[in-house]
Amino acid sequence: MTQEERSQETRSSILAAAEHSFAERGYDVTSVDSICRAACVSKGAFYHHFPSKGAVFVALLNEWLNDLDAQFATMRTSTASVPQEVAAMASSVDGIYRLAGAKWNILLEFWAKSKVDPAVAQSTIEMIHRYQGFFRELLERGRREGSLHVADTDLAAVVFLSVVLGLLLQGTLDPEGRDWGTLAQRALSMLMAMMAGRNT
Amino acid sequence: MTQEERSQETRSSILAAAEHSFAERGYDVTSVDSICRAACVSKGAFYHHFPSKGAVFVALLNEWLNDLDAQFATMRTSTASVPQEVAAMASSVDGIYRLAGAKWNILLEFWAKSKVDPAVAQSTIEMIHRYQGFFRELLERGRREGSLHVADTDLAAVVFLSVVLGLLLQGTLDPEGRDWGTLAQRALSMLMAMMAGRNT
DNA sequence: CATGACAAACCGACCGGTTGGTATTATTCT
DNA sequence: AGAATAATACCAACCGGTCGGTTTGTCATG
Repeated sequence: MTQEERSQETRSSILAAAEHSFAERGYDVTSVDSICRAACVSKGAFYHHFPSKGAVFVALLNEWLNDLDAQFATMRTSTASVPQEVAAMASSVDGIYRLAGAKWNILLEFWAKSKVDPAVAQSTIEMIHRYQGFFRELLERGRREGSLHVADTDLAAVVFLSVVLGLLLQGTLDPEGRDWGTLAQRALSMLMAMMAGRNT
Repeated sequence: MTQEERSQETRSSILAAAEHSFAERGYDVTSVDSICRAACVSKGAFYHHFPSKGAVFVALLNEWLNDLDAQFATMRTSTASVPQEVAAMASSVDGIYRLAGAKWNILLEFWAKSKVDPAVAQSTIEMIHRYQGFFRELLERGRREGSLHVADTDLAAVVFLSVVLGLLLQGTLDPEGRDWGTLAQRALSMLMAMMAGRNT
């Protein structure tokens, strides 16, 4: 194995171990030692790849942002009507949520640290703005194609994102309380039905 | 000043200092020493009133829960119609939000620690359930009085709470990004208008 | 004078980060 | 080609400092 490959492998194993531990136990409680132990890597290797513990955190956050963009890019090429597309999104929510598992927990960690670390705050705000923009474009498209009748697409986009974030939040905080997958599906279809009506 | 009064005073000053520091810097980063310094209290006094640092946290959380119940209690006695009541709630959101200031930040701390500490998790879940119940009752009342036409009040309550939580989350994460006070007001009135329609 | 309310010194554990050194791979020179 | 050199990847011991919590002692109050 070449040096470059080996290096990338340890780097990504550090990242993976850190993500898991951050999501499971929280950023502050997770020690660099424990990350190294979980990644089967020495402390020297850790500080060879990252300047600090915080740097791993923001690297993870930016990885999230990139994944986000990739998802948006694939959705933007869709040719279905907006309500159909939202329905498809909603039906895939369940699978995504179940698949990712505890991975979502790290979102709370990002948000909590967003108040303290300006770099994290900036990335978090950027994430929110991208989502708002995505939903605004989506609703705008729905209005253009005549499938939606929202008076204020900007406001509606904020509401839409709020519902998504609120469901996500409740789902992570109270995973056993309800069947959040099907609930999200029904909630989104209800929202769509409301926005398809002529009284908004 | 009697001993009892003096004791309660230091206790509440510890609580206040802890709340401020937890909200400002986060639970883990806040040291017991710094709390004591901010509260002008010795470490001995701290551990005289609380068995541990974590105990202060859950005490704070339960204080929030109680305040919540008090707010619900005052709202339940209202005689206005549901849309009117929601409008009143919405218009007061701005003031409450501005008044509380950074105090909301501790909510993120509660939620983040909810995954780690079972006691915190239970209180958080209880909080969610109380809110869901409150909104369900509210919407149910609206349907009975004929001002709302929601097919599934339970689902609608979840959506309603999601919007509130989502707006709150966005507002705390990106306080300067938008005028969240008026935005929340418009969002809630939009939701009410949708639910007043006959196509839900 | 007994007790509750505090004060201050103290403790072991642990944490993020550093350092000096080694092993392996890549590059250059003859 | 092969020796010499440079560079990278990695390791394990270690350090100053901080943390949550304890202990011992003081002192006003009831």
